[in-house]
Formats: sequence, C-alpha cells, structure tokens
Amino acid sequence: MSNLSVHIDGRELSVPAGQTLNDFFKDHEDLRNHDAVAAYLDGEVIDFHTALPHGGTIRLIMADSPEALPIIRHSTAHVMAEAVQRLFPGTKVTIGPPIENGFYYDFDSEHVFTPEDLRAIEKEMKNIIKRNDIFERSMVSSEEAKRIFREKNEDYKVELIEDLGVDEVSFYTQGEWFDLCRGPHVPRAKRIKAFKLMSVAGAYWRGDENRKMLQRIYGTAFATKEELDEYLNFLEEAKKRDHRVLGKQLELFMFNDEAGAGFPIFLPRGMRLRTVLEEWEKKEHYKRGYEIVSGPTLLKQDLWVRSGHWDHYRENMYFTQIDETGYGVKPMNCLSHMLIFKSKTRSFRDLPQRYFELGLVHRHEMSGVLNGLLRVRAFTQDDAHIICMPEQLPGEIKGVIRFVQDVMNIFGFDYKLEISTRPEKAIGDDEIWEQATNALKSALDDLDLPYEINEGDGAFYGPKIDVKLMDCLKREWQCATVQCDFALPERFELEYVGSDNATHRPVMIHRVILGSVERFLGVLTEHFAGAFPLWISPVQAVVMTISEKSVDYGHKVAETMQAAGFRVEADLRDEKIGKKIAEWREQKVPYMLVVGEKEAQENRVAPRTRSGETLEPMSLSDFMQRMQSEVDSKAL
RNA sequence: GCCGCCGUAGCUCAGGGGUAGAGCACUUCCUUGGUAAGGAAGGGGUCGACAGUUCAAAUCUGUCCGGCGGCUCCA
Repeated sequence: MSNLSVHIDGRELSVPAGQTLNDFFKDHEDLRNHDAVAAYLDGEVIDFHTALPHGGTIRLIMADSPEALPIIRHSTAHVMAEAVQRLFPGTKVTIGPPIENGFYYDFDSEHVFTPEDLRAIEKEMKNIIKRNDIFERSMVSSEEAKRIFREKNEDYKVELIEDLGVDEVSFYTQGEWFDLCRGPHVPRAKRIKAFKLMSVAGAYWRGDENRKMLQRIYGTAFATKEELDEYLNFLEEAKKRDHRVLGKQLELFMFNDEAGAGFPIFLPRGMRLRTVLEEWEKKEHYKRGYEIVSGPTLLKQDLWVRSGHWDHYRENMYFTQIDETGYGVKPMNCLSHMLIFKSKTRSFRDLPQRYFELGLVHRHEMSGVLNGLLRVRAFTQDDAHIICMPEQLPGEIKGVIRFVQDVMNIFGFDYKLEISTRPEKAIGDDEIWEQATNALKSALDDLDLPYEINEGDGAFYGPKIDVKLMDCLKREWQCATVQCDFALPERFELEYVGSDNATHRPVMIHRVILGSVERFLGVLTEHFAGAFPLWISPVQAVVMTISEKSVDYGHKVAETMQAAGFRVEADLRDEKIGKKIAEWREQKVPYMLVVGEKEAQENRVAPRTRSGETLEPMSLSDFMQRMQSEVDSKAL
C-alpha cells in the first residue's frame, strides 16, 4: 500500500493508506489532538475513525469551536435514539439531525412520550455514554443496508435509503447500536459532556402533513457543562421577558376565549404605548412625503378576484355577504390604495404617490400557529403603497430602506436583510419578476448593504426585501418588508400621463416598517423586558404619597403632570412607601415621585429612577423639564 | 388543521368520585409609616362549555372552546 502525504500544523507527514486519524495520532503523540471532535481534510469533514480517503491538509475541529457543536449534537442524538429504543422496544427511528439550538430525533412509537420519560431517557443516555463507545463509521451497500433495516422493521430507514438512490451508504455504530448516518461524529461517547432533553412535540414524517405524525424529542448539547448552563439561563431570561407574561403583568393587552382566538384586545396601558408609537409613526411618514389614507375593512369579493387574492390567498381570508353581494375582509390594504390612485387622472408630475395607512387586516391563520401578539388573526399593518414610474423604483426602494434604518436605530435594533424571489404560485411573467428582483438588489447594492437570497420565498405578486431585526437576546424577528409589484398595477390598469402625453403603467411598492404593530409591540416588550424607554412607556411616572397627610398634594402633582401631557398615575393609597415602591417596580415604571409633607411644603418631588437611584428632591417644573428632554431625545 | 400537554377565585397555583383551598389582589377597620411588601377582619369560584357514565362528577369518558410546545405557514 502506498503512503499518503498529510499536512498538519505546518508539518508534512507520511501516512500509510487506510489509516484513520485516530491511528495517525497514536503514531504521532507529539501532535496536539486532544479535544478535537473531527477534522477537515482539504475542507471536507472527516471523523476520527474514518480511513483517510486521500492525502491533503488536515485542520482539526476543536471541541470549543462553533463548528464542533453540530457534530457533538448529532452524536448526542444518536445516543438518545439508542436510549429510546432500549427503554421503549418497538420504537422505530427516523431522522435525528442537529439544529440551531440543539438536536432532535423523530420516533414512531406506540408509547406516548411524557416529560417524565425524558428524565428516564437522559439517565439511560448517561449509562450509554459511560460505555464510551467509539462512533465507528462503516460503508454498506444500499441493498445490504435495506436488508438489515427491513429485518429490524425500520421501514423509515429503508425509505430513506431508497430515496438516497446511491449504491453505498454509511453506518455509524456505537457498541451494539447503529444508525444510517452521513456523519461525522465525535470520536468517542465520552466527548458528550453536557446535554439535556427539552421537550416532546409532534412532527410529520418528512414535514408532510399527509404523512404520519411522529413524536419528536428535542434536546440540546454543548461542549461543556458551563455552556449548557449558560444556554439554559438564556432560556430562563427569555421566559422572564415573554411578552405574553409581561403583557398580563403590565396590563397591556389580553385575549378572551369568548371573543375568539388570535384577536388581541388592548387594555388602556397597552393602548397608551400603541398610541405613542402610531402618532410618532404618522409624523415620520408625513416628513417623508407620504399621505395618510384609510380604506374600509370589507371590500367586494369581485375586487379580490380581480387582484388575484381570490386565486392565491383565499384560504387565508374571511368572506361574508351583504344583501346578495359577496364581500371579503381585507387581509392587506393595497386595494383601497389602488382605488385612491385611480380616483383621478395622474400626471407623471404627481408621482410618486405614497399612501400610508395603519390598516387593520384579518387573516385566517391556522389555530396551531397563534402565539400571543406575535401571531394573530387581526393586526394593524403600518402599511404603505408607493406608486411610481419604473425609473423611480430604485430611488423609492432606497428611501424605504433608509426609513427602516432610521426606525431600527431609534429602538436600538440590529437587523439583516434578505431578498426573496419568485415562489411557485405566482402571477406575472418571468421577465417582470426578474426586473423587479434586480431593482431590489441594486437598491441594496447602492446602499452597500449585505443581504441573503431566499429562493422562492416571495409574495405571489412580487419579490421582496425582508428585514429581520435582532433583539437584545439575538433572536430574529420578521418585521419590515419591501415588496415590488408589477402585477397589481396591471390588473387594476393603473395609469399616469407621461411627459409625452401618452398613458403609462406605474409600478407599485408594498412596504411596512414595523410590520404588524401588534407583533412589533410584542417584540418591543421582550426586547426591553417590559422596561420601555420613557418616551413610549405607558406609565411614565407614578406619584406616591408617604402618608394620607399628603394626598392633596400628591393629587395636585399628578394632575399638573397629566395636564402637561405626561402619562402619570397617582398612588395615594394608605400603604407604606416601601410597599408602593415594590409594587410599582414590578410595573417597571421609569420614575417614581415620592411626595410627603416636606415636598408638599416646598412644592417639590423626590424622584426615584427605575434603576433604584434616588434623586435630590427638585421642583416639579424642574422635574418635568428633565423628563421632557428625555422624552424628546427618545433615550433608550 | 395535525400530535402531545394543559384549563380550579382578578393573578399565581395546590387538591381531586361524596359537592373547594393557599398566597397576592379586592373591601372595611387599625396604623400615618420616608425609598423592595405593617396588622386584623371580610367578600369572592355553577373547578373552560356542553353531553354521557354513576346513587353521587370539579374529579371518569366524549365533543367543543381556549392556552402552551412543536409540525406547517407568515406581518
């Protein structure tokens, strides 16, 4: 057998053919390989127990590198699958990949897995890990592999092999147990040092709702116990910020089963927050040359047929009848805006027309996807349609993106951009799609903004730029979107008169900045953990009295501030100041104004900040000035 | 929509085939207290809804409504 030439750590070494990395490191104990989970051989991932297929440059994947995580998690999934099959004989295995925050494995089992089972499975996994098996790779012909799995009644695996359509497949064996798997895996089971099973959920075989519902067990694994704990803490932190919990605690919004699922009801404090946001947004739109318009919730069904919604979006819409005529509840605001454009003859001098509407839309979402304010059936879009000449398109798109940037900066959100291209179900010919997609790309290129491409993820009427904002816990949220539309102007025969006195067809941009006001409020709540910046805070200050002797003064302070336009509450209860502070702290109010006999005499307030700092008593007017400048600066 | 879990006072939750409990909140009284919860008494629930089983259902079964975690889809 010939030798292979291997580069590692800047050295060139000769290795007999057929050797594995493991063999190799045994022969070269001077080389550091401790805590590597796998390696790259000329860029191709290879594990420790696989014979080197050829020579080349080896780069180790150390356990503490981000690349190691999916490998560790994948191996953990295998261990879990073995544990499940040991504890619940007859369970069939399907697939078990690593995912963003861990891994899962889908099982087909008579037994219904419970949270208690997860603890038992974890225990069994620990026993398996103790054996410290090698994850050994072997190649098997597809025919032989199918025979083996058929014998074990693992029909899902047989199906997988058939669909792979290759002559040979790889197996990974740990002790007695093995699985069809591409790999790579960690060298030995003891490399799995920190894992936890998280939850059980239903999942369709191959994600197809027409196929069998399997049971999916989710788990996570990290290179070290510390990292696992850090992740679990992160989950705890996220739970504390849950907008559904905070929404109740801060009395922002509610749901009611008699009103219906997915229909949020805004409480006074939530509405204060919303009003501030919406009024601010209206001003920002006027500043940027938009006109505010408003259309009805119901429009005739024929109009929805004409727009294409009937053919492409019907299953998400609600319909009703008035007298003999069918009407549809709007799931989008564009139709009225097009009718507004058509309401008179437009000259090229009038373009672009920018129509903005805080429009309440209804969409029939599947019951299983509803989630607090983040996924509802009725929501308000900060929606605008820009109708312009084709040559104005790039400039308008850039304007929208700058608008998005401004808004994201105000709230301190980081964000990234994605362009989505033509989906399967679409209207308009390929040429138009390409033109529109290029307009979006060139706008982002001109602004020097990086973006990813999402093939086939566009709306049915045009490609789009999606803005994914990232909150302070690094979670991504879809909010702003900019969509190009050549189809609807065509369908509605929108026209303008050009400088040549001929009629031309304009193009349309659909765009939202916050997306859904409801969702944005949910995201904001989680981002700030309910401690909103002063300028949007539903309760900006609470006046609290030391004793009943100061009730009149406390009342006066609150009234004065309210008259000055601040959102203020008065806590005049016969309770000790410590208790009032404790309670309002839970409400995350930015300022508490303590007033007692001293303050009443001197016409002052004693402010306490949300962070717990007690400020020197100051006159009410000084305090209001201080507050106003903080509001004006929109400080975070 | 599908799979699993869940629904008890305004909130958070305990209990569980013989007719309901705690803490907080609420009301009243005592207390007049200076920056993270003073004390006492009291009121409040057809145990999500509707059927069924049973001498008896909040508890068991079924259907529906709603919530949570996923699958899938989207703002």
